[in-house]
Amino acid sequence: MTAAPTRALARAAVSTAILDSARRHLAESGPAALSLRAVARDIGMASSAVYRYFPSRDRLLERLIADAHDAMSAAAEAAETAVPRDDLPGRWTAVLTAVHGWARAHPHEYALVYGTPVPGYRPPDMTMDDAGRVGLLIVRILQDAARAGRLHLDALRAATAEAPPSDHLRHELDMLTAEVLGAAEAAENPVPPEAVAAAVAAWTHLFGTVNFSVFGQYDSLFCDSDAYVAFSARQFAALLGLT
Amino acid sequence: MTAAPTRALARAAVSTAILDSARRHLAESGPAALSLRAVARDIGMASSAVYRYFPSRDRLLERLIADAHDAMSAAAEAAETAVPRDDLPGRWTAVLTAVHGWARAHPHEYALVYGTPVPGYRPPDMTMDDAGRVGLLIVRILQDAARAGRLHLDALRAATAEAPPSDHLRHELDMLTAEVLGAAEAAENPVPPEAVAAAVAAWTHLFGTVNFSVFGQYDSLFCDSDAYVAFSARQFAALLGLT
DNA sequence: CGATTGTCGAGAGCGGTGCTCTGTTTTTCG
DNA sequence: CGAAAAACAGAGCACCGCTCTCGACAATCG
Repeated sequence: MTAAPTRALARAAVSTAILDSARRHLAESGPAALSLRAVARDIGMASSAVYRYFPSRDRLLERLIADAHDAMSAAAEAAETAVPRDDLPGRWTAVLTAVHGWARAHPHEYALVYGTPVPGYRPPDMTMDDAGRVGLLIVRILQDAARAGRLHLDALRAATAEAPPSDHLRHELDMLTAEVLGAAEAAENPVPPEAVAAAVAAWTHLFGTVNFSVFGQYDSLFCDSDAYVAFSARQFAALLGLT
Repeated sequence: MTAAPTRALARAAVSTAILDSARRHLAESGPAALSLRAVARDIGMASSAVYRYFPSRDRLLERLIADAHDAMSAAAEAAETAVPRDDLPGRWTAVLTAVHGWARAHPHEYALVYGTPVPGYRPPDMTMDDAGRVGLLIVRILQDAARAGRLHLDALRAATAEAPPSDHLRHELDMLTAEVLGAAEAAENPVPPEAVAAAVAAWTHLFGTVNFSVFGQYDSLFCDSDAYVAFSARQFAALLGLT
């Protein structure tokens, strides 16, 4: 048929077969049940042969984690870019509901990404723009809001009155602004550190809510936790003064 | 010495020895490394003998989870009762810093309680007053604040203007008030559902923050994440209008 | 007090796991 | 075509959770 090296094609095919089987086992039975021998059995290979493709079970798991992270971030980004740029509350709720929906659809994969880190965890470098892509979305939304004056900056600063953030913390928050916006833009059009802190808080709040929802912490309170999550998103935005 | 049945004493001693060893292994190497054979080796018993005390590894783990939950809740309660009842922001930050401190001191045990639930998870009934003891503290603080008018109720209600919570959700929030305050007190001195929703949000925010801090999600942002956590606690209280 | 009963601990063993090593087969390339 | 390289299968090691059996001890009863 083709003069192309059949070996490389076969390798790619087997590799994806392994990943597919692993993802299936992961989704069905959780990470503890993901065993190299089981996937080898699944795809009709000797367990030792799988090691030609992934040097260890943990490496395979890491690959699944990275893929899951990508998928979740992509879902969030797709949802966020679909709403008009100046609808700030809409962008916020879009991110939250996208992450929440993805997490409910893939609870085990979500747990791998934002649940308890796996023992030998090593998110490559966890800079804000590869690992924390949804964090990036949130920060951008709040930066846009702060620069447009569509945030309760006075309320956010209220905590500052009696106990201001340390100079070091302010500096780190400014660094985050510079990283996201670019140094030049950040210098020309600064974002108050309180707003950046609020963005981190919003990011935290988002995953805290999704965690509690996916891991069943709301089940004893609400029979329809989705309703609470949706309302909570609006209430949090209102609290920030996001308009 | 004592005429008491020596057998029961020995049993209790062995039981606590098993739990201590298990807790040690858990703290050092995480839940995946907790093996019955290892603790048996540790305390000089045959692995099969351990089954006289705990019918399975998962049961032992559940016991450790329950104990950890108790310890964490106790730490939070002790810290909260130590501050004057009318210092509402102080009570809030006390709970948060207590939980945060405990979690940093016992990260693996914290992960068992509020991280990814273990595969065969079964928090007994997860009613608000046994499993969610720190949630109870938070709800009480916000209820006290709402009834004393020391909350930005208008801001909390802002989300309601355009998209009010469903009747069902309001009812569930009122149920929570009744459960915490008692039906009579709740009927006589009602708490607006928006305030209860804010309490749930605060509870969520607390554990979201502690999760991100303990699981290293802030490490790429702040070199001293404790400073952010402390500031974030004050900022969130200011946002709620907690005075 | 002596015999019975019940608990405890040890050991062997089953099926499972991750991972390594040794050969054998198959593909690729000089 | 023949040599080098890659892919695969199987056996094997150490470890795991868990079960079963069997001897030793304490607790209880006649």
